[in-house]
Amino acid sequence: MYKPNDITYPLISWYKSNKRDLPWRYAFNHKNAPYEILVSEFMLQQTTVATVLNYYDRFIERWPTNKDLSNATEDEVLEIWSGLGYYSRGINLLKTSKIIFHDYANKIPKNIDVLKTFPGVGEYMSSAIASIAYNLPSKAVDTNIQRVITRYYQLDFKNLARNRKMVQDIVLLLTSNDSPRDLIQGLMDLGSSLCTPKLPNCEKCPLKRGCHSYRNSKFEFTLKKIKKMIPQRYGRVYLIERSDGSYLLERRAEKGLLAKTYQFPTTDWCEVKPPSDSPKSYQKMNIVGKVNHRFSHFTLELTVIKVDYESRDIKNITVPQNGIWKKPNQLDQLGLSSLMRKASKYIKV
DNA sequence: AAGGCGGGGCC
DNA sequence: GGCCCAGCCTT
Repeated sequence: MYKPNDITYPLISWYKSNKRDLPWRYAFNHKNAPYEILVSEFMLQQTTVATVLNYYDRFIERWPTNKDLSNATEDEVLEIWSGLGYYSRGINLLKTSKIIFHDYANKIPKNIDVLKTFPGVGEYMSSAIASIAYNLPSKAVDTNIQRVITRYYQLDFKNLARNRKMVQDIVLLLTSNDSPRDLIQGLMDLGSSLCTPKLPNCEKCPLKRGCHSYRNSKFEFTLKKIKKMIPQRYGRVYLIERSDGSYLLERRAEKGLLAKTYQFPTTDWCEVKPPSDSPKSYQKMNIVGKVNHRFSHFTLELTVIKVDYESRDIKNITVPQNGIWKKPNQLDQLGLSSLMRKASKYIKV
């Protein structure tokens, strides 16, 4: 039915001369490569390569091997992860590293079913590690590959789950024939550079000769998502300063949004706008600015309030029990979210 | 099957 | 503004 070689030869030929020069690709035969692939895959979940490049080198420099990472703490990992988002990925990467060190003799497993048992490693990542780190056949299908293959064979994509299974079958067939590592990464590079969601550059595509969509001049495949209303929420964040110039921070809850990251104390974030000026207690407080931030499922506006810890105003605020005090120049050593980094900008005011 | 879970870059 | 990105997990 499918003729894999129509894809394999032109794709790999194109890949060899057009592949992106990425730090986790420098030498796949290097002994430490599987660890570096593991780190890169965790970082790359729902995150662009350009963004990951700002974090990957610092991570590897801090923990060059899986053994090094397995000895790290969650706070240390969050410090490096700060700003990257989806912080549970960092927590899960650390957990996975410890499991590999203790239960798998510090070797990244090759078996896909074993890989999938690790926290934060799912259907895609387990296959991607097998193919990219160990050059094994797999059905590694990310959104890039799903789009490329769907367009190439002009597959039905009304049902995205079913479409994904079809693409997985094809990718398994492709990688079983030849060069799993180059094939997977070639398809991804093609999807990110030429076979893009909007305005694909078909004229430069090495696969245009066999591409059904190109032949039929149809490129409409995009992951259609039902657009839903994103609620707006409001709250206040308190920059509480002690007389020695340090500020109060606390750790967020173990689960949920921004879990385990550090923050300046805040109110709850509600869809009801806080009565901006009416309460007397609030009126006395020192409003130094506003922070706007967009999460995937709501937007947030925080009013930034500066408070002297020794003043009477502190009585109007719920002060966290196990907070920590940090000087402004120590904030970089803390796992702050981008939201809280925005709030911290008002410290200098 | 659907929604929570970050953040930045693009148009 | 909306869309997208080397997804995973819980319910």
